[in-house]
Amino acid sequence: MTMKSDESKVDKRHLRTVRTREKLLVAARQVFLENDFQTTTISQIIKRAGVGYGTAYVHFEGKDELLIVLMEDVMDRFHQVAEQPFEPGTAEEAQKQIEQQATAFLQLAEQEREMLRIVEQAIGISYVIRTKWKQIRERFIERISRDIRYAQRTGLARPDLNPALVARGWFFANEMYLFEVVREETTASIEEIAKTLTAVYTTGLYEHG
Amino acid sequence: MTMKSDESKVDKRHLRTVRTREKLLVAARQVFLENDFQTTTISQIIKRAGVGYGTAYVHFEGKDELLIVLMEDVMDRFHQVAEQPFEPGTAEEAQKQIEQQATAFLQLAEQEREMLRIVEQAIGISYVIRTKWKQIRERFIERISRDIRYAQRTGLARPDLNPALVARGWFFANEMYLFEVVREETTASIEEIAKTLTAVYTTGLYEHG
DNA sequence: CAAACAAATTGACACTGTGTCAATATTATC
DNA sequence: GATAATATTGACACAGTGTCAATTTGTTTG
Repeated sequence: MTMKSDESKVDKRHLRTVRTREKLLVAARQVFLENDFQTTTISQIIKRAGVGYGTAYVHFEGKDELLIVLMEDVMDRFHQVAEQPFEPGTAEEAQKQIEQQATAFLQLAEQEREMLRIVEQAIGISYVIRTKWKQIRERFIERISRDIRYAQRTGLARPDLNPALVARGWFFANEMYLFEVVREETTASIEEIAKTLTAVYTTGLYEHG
Repeated sequence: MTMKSDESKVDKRHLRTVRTREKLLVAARQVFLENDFQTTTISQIIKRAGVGYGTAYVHFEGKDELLIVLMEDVMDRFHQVAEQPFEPGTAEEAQKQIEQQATAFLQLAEQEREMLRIVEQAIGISYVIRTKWKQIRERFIERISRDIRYAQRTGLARPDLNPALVARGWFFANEMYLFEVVREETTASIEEIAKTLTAVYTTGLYEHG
């Protein structure tokens, strides 16, 4: 328990490192949220953190990595939404569960609006962050594909459609609405959006007598 | 016809201006396509065009405006696709026409891949270009909304869904696939993507007996 | 406890790119 | 040919990045 190499040795020194890192992260979050990703500079962040210029580069590779660390909490919450169970017995149950997931997804956008505003900007600018976001996306799509295959096996869903293609399309629509919610550009409520998207997705826009 | 103010007066001078502008545009296109939007610099462009540094700023506000002018042809073609007529008599006809439009949309992505690759990058980085792209998008969505309202009036489509919301979702899925095609990240053919998206959009993923 | 060592912090520096503007070159007018 | 109008130019000031030798701070050892 009192191993020298891991705890006592690094006591004060390691503590300083951790504190500096933390100061940088707190400052970065503030500066990012007060401005945007583009216009935020390392100088602003180190000034706010009260550390020297070079220090930022000791702890992080640059603006991108700073944001990636700040994104982590939000991303965890997305993963949680992605992993919700899906085992409907009927088409109605399926529709209900899908609508719930879509709602949860968009509500997350609302709750994490501030951070996601920055993330969206960063996706456009930074390769690393774009890659990070793609991971989230692929995880969702993979999960949705699985759900579709399940529904096809149990005879609920049409077997003639490529699950991966359908899953992508469905997620894309949700993702775009997610960012509309983040930008507060939507007129309709989250519930109505989720309901409408789900209705089209599950039963289609056209009448079938 | 031989009005002094518009033609003869500006003859040689105006010609020079036009030529310089053209040189810049040609050079910009080349440099953009050989690299990407981020890494392309004004210096590279003026060097290629064989003009002085300041000249670029006389003719264009910066990299963004240069690209906007280069985008125009592509955008015209998108507008043409958006304005295809839609007056189906039956649900089958509707599905066919929608699938055709989706295919045309994705084929355009394939044909204009190079330019659109740059455009996509620029959307993330430049406010002006993002705005420009939003105009295209809104034009499509407006058009799709109209088509949906038409189908609802003629009793083909479900009347309980908000046309604007449905239209956005449908376009978003198409738009995301457009950029996947541009990035050559798709495994499926354009025809299969269009067919699958349309099938879900019009009749839904789930079975209805 | 005072060297000697190790690790963290720092800011000056070299670089890259931007946008501006006074000076210069070209073309038009009288 | 002189003067006026317009187009072009590149040097300059500025803003931000990332690096690294020097410095500060903390740890160990004789």
